[in-house]
Amino acid sequence: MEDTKENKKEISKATMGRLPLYLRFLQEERAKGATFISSSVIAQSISVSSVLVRKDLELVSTQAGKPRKGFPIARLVADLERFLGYDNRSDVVVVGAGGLGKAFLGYEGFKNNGLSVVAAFDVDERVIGQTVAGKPVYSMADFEEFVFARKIRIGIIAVPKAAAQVTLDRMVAAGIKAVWNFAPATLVAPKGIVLKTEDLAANLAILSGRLYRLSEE
Amino acid sequence: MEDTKENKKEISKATMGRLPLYLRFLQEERAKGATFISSSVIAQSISVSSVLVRKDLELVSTQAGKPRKGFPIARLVADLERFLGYDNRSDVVVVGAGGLGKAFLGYEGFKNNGLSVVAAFDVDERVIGQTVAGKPVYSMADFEEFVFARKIRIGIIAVPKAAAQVTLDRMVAAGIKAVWNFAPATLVAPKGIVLKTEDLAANLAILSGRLYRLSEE
DNA sequence: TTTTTATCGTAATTTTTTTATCGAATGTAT
DNA sequence: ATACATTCGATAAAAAAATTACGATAAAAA
Repeated sequence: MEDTKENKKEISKATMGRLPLYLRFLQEERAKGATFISSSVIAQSISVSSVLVRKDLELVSTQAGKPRKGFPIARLVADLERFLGYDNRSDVVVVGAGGLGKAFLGYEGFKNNGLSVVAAFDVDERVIGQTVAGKPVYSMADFEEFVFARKIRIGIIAVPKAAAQVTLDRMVAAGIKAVWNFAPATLVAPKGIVLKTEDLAANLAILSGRLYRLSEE
Repeated sequence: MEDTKENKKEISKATMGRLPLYLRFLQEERAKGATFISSSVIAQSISVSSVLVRKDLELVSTQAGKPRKGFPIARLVADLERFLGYDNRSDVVVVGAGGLGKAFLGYEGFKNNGLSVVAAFDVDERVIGQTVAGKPVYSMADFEEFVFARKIRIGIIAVPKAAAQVTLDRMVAAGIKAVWNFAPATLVAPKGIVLKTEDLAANLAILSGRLYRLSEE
């Protein structure tokens, strides 16, 4: 392999899924006043092995852990936040101000990590002009102008299935680069656009499927 | 291998994640009138290899694909639905009738797969008694009775972080066996309870992180 | 009917991810 | 000051997942 000097390490999807869990746990520990933490404690908190934690952390941490003490929490939190992009503050818009869209405007979890949902857009006259948790709902007519003016790069799709692809296209045309889709539809995005589709129904189905199989064994 | 008759095949987590994607695509194709489909077409639609698709399907399908034609869509959809537990109709309750909770009551994606969110519960007098998409919001005082009477086994947590653990405990005590948590908190569940925590903030952060790294390369 | 072609199913191989093991380092206690 | 316990980093081994390779078969074409 030729990437000995190019340390653009590839980070697996599995690792990627664990990093936020580490971060959340570390933030909680830091809040309790801890300054150092061992890989095994982290490991136990989220039910993985300590070796795996060390391997994951190796990929993102800028400071090695110390024998007998572990890792410095503050530094590690900073590393994780940097890596996950928490510290490049980004404004996010939501299209679709139904229940789910409004939920995003108000979701408390975003406050802590540099991401801010700044506005929602909708075509329904009845919701345009409302505010949720202090965030406005604007008309889709103003969408492109707003996104362009604020240089928004991240968008959330919370519209009915039938409108999802059109919404995505409009987002891309307006300059948005990353899209998080909550409509239960298979969307097509141009290359270079980061698209993640979240199928709530499928996820709930998996949960229910797990339960089902669990109980029949 | 000795499990020719005991076909309790182990299904990997990775495969489990792909099955709902196959299902959704197949449902769409079926709606368009297709009756047969090849593994390579499925593969292309979700960007994996065709062999992988065949391997995955082998684990759940009750009918082999045919050379030159592919798989019968209707049968395959039925197999996937059965496997994922879509056809053991399950009622689901949501605790927390804020924006997110209401979104679940109205989410259109659940209609199609045998899962039904039947009611929400909250402590806030102002939302109790409301209905969303025809589904009622009840008081938490009536929670245990309702869950017990209807034999509900699946619950969704959509309450603020501080109330999440208490909510989980109440659900478990009431007899719920599978919990989907949307509060940004690390929860502890007894053994035997299926708990999945969905960290929306972390997911958005991953998206933003991917965007960030993409743009600096 | 015979040939061709698309597609499957499975075995073998490779790659990726996780776990196990061990020497070295660094605090803490005696 | 010395011994001891804990934790790390690295490497090796194992397990899991994905890819490649290839023979078999059914439909379509000749």
